[in-house]
This record gives sequence, C-alpha cells and structure tokens, in this order.
Amino acid sequence: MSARERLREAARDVFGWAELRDEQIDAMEQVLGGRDVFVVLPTGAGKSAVYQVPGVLLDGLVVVVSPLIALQRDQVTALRENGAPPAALVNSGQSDADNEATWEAVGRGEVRYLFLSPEQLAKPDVLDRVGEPALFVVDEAHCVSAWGHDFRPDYLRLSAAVEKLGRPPVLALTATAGTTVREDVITHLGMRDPVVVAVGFDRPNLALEVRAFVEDDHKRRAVLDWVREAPEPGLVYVATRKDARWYAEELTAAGVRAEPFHAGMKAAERERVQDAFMRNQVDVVVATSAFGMGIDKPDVRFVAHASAPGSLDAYYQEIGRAGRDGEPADAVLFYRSQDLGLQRFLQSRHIDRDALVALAESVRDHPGLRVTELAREIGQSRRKVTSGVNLLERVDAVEVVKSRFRLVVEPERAADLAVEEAQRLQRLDKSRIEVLRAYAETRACRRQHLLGYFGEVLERACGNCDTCASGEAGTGVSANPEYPAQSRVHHAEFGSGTVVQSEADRITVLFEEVGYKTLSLEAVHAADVLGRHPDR
DNA sequence: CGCCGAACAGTTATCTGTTCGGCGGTGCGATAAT
Repeated sequence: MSARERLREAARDVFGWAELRDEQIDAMEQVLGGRDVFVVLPTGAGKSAVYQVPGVLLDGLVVVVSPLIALQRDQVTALRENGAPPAALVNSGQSDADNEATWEAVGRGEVRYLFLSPEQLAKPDVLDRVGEPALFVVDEAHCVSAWGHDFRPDYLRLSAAVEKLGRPPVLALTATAGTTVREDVITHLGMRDPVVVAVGFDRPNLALEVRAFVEDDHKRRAVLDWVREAPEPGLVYVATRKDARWYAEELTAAGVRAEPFHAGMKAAERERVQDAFMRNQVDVVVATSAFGMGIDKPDVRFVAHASAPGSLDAYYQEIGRAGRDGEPADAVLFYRSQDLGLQRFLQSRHIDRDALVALAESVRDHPGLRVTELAREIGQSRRKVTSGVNLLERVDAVEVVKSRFRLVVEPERAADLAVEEAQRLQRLDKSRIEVLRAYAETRACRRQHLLGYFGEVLERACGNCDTCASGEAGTGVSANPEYPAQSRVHHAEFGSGTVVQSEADRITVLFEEVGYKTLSLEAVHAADVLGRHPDR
C-alpha cells in the first residue's frame, strides 16, 4: 500500500474523515517520509490532522509544542474523543502526580502524542524523559517569530531542543505566515530544506474597510454606532484592557449582548465569556489580543478594530476569525494614526547592558552552565537570562553545545554586540507599525495591498473593499514593475532590503538594519537613492 | 507616543485652562501566602 493510501485509511478508520484536502495529504506524506514540513492552512481547515494522522502510522512519540495550555487540553480531548492513539500533556496546570504518571507512561512507550509548552522543553530533565521522538511538531508556529525574541524567549531555544532530541523531522503549523514570518520561523527552528505546503491567503468573502478619524471621541462614537447596526456575532479588538471594559459597557448600555475579554480577567471568567460566545449567548466580545488563538467559530460576521494592532500580520490573523463559513463578513479598521503611538510604546523595552555584561561574565567564569543555573548564579530571572543568551548566541558571542554555553568574545564586547542586536530587533518591531500604516493609508485596493504583503499577487482590484467601492482603487495592476515584491534593493541611507509591498506610486521595503520603510517612488526617483540588487 | 486625571494657577469662580506624572499587551512556570 502506498503512503497516501495508508494515510487515507488511517484518516478514515481512526478519525472518521472520509475526505482529506490535497494540501493535507501532501503535507502528511512528506511528514511520513521524514522531511521537515512547513504548513500554512487556515484554522478549521484541518491543520491538526497533518500531525494527527501520520501519528497513527509512526513508530514512536509525537511531541507537539503548543503555546497555550488551554489549546493543549482541547487537542488532547479531541484525540481521545476520536479514539486516536493515547495523547497526554505535561505542564504546570497538572498536579505533580499527574505529570509523573504521564512521564512513566511515556517511558513505557504508552503515549503517542505528547503536548508541551516551549518552557517545558527548556528543562533538561524534560528533554531526558522525552527521549528520541519520531516527530517534532510546532503548532501555532508564528509564535516563534512573534514571541521568540522577547515575550517567550524559550521559543528561540526550540531548535536546540530538537538537536538534543536526536533531530527528528520538524513539522511547523500555522494559519498565518507571510513570507517574512515564514523565513524567520524556518531559520529559528533550524528547519532543513523544508517542504512548504501553503493555501492561498485570500478570503474573498471578507469585505475590507478602513475608516479614518482625527478625534478620539468621534472614532469611539463611530465604533459604537457601527457595531450596534452590524449583523452578529462579531469581535471588537481594542488595544488596552481599559478600552475592552469601556466598549463592552457602552455596547451593553446600547442593548448589545457584549462582554469584555482580556488577560487581566480571572481564568474562569475568560472561559465563561468564550463559551458564551461560542454558544451564541454573547453576541459581541470586546477583546485585547489575548482573545482568539484556537477559536474556531464559523459564523463570526464581523471583526472590527477600534484601535490598530501592532503589525499587519497580527491584523490579518485577527480579521481571519470572521467569515470562516464562507458567507459575507466585515473587517473594519477604525483608524487614527495617533493610536499607533501606543503600539510603538509597547515595542520599546529597556535594554539592560549591565545585565548582559553580568551574564557574559558568568558564562565565561562557568562554562557549561545551563540557563537555570546561570539565572541562579547571577540572580536574574530565567526569562531574562534566556533572552540574554539568545542575543549573545545571535551575535556569535556564545557557542552552544548540547544546551551548554561557552563565551567566545570578551564580556564587554559581547554585551555591546548584544545591545546592538537588541536595538536592531526593537527598530524592526517598531517599524512593523509602518506596514500597518501603509495598509490603512493606501488608496489602492486593500486586498491587493494586504495579499501583496503576504507574498501573493492579486491580478485585479478585488471589488469587495472600500477603495474599490469608492472607485479610488481603479482597476489597475497591483505591483510596480520596477520594484516587484521580493526584489532586493539598496538604499543610500537605509542600506540593503527586500521589497515586501509594491504599488504603482509607493513601495514598502524591509531593510535589515532599520526595519520597514514605505517609500514614495516619486521621491526615490528625484533623489536617486534606490538601486536594484542584481541577485534576485 | 498619546491619554487621563490630579493638582494647580489665574482674569479670585459652585470656573476654565495648563502642566505633569503615571500608564499602557500577549503566557508560561515557580513561589508565596492562606
């Protein structure tokens, strides 16, 4: 029997899935063949099946890295309900006794799917007990890029974990990954010549719209008026917890069944709101970015942004929660350029040079110590040490052999290099805001613009966005032939970069050193500052 | 970066405008207090 036939049979017999999408079966076949695979599939399109089905046929443990404990539980429940091979999870939400029992079952080879957070995999004893798995899966893999270098630094240590585990095949899964994020994830997970399986990004049933405002109170009133009239259910994304409460209260007062959702709420309360929304007992959830991962509600009719998010990647991910059933849905951004100030703030963190010097000295004086031991040695948090080590490794000041570190540049110099790198990363994060600004302020077809950023060409204006409706977008071609997307350029001031977004009159370029910049072609031509690199 | 609210100043007010400090998102895991 061919691999494809065996996969189809397992899908049918174990999970009861009579049909598989071509992309699913293609990806599964590559996984079974031992290749590294990067899968981009929309939520609800059977992303999980890509590891679940091969897991039936593989001989050995399937480790699944998942960012949220709630998500891990959902996955384990789903596998158990399907009568799949045994699934288990180990995390701080389980009792020590339960975790120990799971490890013993793993040791006896009685567990097939094991769900872990990246933080778990940072612990040496966890790596020891995992042994040599048959497959290493990273679910919601965009987290590597979005969270790795500051919020959850253990995401950047996954590649070291993979090496320690005997380098099994790596499968990365996500619903959102434009060209830039994809390359970032592949690099940081250390994936080897991965097969990329991706479904197009276009969601033609989503009507795209941006409404621009100058005054804050005008915008607030417009959001409330719009949401009151909009077909439900829907989501309103806000930038702060305070606004989540404020909009939810105002909407409730206006007779809408609305609830806030943010990370400051008690777990039980968050769960209650999410369940009520899923069961249509709440029509509108007003949420910070905390809401959404793992949410698969097919009939969400709108996603409104009362404030701009920090990047176009985040925006696309959030609006992607509308209209999963294929029926018409609205994605409206209530835009004030001043709102971007908050996002800029959120991307700025203090860079602690002294702490980096202390860390570098500690690595020099105690070669071979691991993260936890270094943290104890210098009295810094594990997270801070992890991100410090990540930086030092990035700038080649530290070498890593089997999770043990060795300093190869003297401490002061190492710290300087790390600080420079941290500053560069921060510039990059802050500049992502400019990509969002370009979307909000474009006069071309919104969909052409959005898809262009994700590396997809839409030949004609879409006819289902505000600029198309107003006639501003025209019917013109989306890309500028002189600087097409993905072409390499060199700017006199900003250095080398890659075009990520190309329009008739302007382009957006990702420069290695200064991040994203949107350039007017008229100005570029007048000053003669931009040249094409011959290499691409 | 921009908003909010407290404190304060001034054209002596149960009023109005200015200044200035504080605040703002995402989750894991370990730990402390009950």
